[in-house]
Amino acid sequence: MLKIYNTLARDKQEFTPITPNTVSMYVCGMTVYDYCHLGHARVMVVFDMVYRWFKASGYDITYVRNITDIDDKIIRRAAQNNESIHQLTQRFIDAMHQDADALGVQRPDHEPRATQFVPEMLAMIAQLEANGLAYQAADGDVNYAVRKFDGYGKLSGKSLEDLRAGERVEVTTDKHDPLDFVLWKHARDDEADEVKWDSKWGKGRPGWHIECSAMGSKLLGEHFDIHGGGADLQFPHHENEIAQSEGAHNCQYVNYWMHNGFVRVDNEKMSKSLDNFFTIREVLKQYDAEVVRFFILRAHYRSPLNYSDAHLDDAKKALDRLYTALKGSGEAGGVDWNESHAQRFKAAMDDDFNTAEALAVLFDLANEVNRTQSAEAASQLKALGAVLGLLERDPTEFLQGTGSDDALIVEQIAARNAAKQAKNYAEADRIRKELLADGIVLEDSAAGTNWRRV
RNA sequence: GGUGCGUUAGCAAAUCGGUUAUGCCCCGGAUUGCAAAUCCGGUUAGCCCAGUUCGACUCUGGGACGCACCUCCA
Repeated sequence: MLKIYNTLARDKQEFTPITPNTVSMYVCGMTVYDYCHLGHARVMVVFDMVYRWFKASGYDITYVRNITDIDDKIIRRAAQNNESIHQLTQRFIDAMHQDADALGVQRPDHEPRATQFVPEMLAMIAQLEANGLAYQAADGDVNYAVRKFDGYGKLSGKSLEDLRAGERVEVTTDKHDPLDFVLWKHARDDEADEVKWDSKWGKGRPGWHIECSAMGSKLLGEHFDIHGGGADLQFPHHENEIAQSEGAHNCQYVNYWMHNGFVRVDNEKMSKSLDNFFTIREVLKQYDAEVVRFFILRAHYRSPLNYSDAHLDDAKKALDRLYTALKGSGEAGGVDWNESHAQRFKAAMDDDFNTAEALAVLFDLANEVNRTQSAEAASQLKALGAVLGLLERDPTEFLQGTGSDDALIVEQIAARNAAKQAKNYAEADRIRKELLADGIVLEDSAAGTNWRRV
């Protein structure tokens, strides 16, 4: 039985889908005005893992990850770059897809863009207005009246009083309450036509929060199973989504809220404002994408994850061990779920997606492969790895990686073997040492000499 | 100030009220011409203080420290 830590309950709960064997999952995606960094990589990889585990468990899952392609930062950046909003967002959507593909992240079933769902957002705002939860302020913005919604704060555990209205929230006099948030931003004269839509409240564009509410209910229904995102979205974004969706539809919005932990650098949250972020493509110049994926999955998704070269180096060595065990093994069959390792793996995954434990099982399995040379164990290792989107490449290809001239290495090895034949061990060792200096490790075996890059 | 989360061996990171986590590193042995890889074995834990218990790293209470949210943020 699958258990999920539900932020709404602050507890692990058994997962019961609304419709048997079916899962509807929405995850907040990126605002596309720049390259994705490792924090974004974590959301994508974590929920990709969740997506894969539901599928492996026999569920029919529909996964939606939105794209925010209209927003203040986008408008500002496009103006800076002197390009259109569409050019800018398309460029970074393409880049995001490249990064996600490299990390082995499967495409969600839907990737709705906010700009394509403006009519749905307007309909929802109208419904909120009709329900007495939204009002147009003097400045033209349409705001959500937070105090009119009883359940406000139930996700984040914050009470309106605790939020100390106005202390850190910029007070806009046109709002009825400082904590009211904007649903529809009135258009400004200096903005491009591209960011203006007609509405009964005048020209303008949607607020951030309404995007997810509208796209979620349009694609998954007014009530769906799982909503995910980074822990920083809990408040106010997800709290506001609940207020909007439940306020408009008068029914529960989401059953399970999942939040992944942050990627940190030097024990601080990786973020744009601290300027301590590494983009995915930057990291991939130095490390294999699968190593990065492994690094992310090696920790539990709710734990903080410290990023450093040392940690990536460590992950690389660990993953080397798994691939080394698979060297020379054939194609994997399907997972034999009755086998003991697979059962431990499943138990770990069913326990709130404990990939750290699931990977530990893979190492135990690697030990068995090394010890017994069992083809079944190797197949099982490969198959279980594939469930997590790992170990799917040719082991030799992975271990050798890419770098300077492979042909030259093969030549050197031949020369060394000749020296060995002649019992000229000094020469053989010299060649080996020379290769090692270039990061090439040789491994002699009965079948010949293998090599890999460290 | 309010709220939430965390503190496990040299590093990373899980589980669990009593029994080997796991990976990297380190030490010893096997193997090897020597290595590497692999196998076998080993060293190094549970922030502090109290309590519950036959027994606590694991439960309860208090404290210290760290992180996050309360503003856009994955």
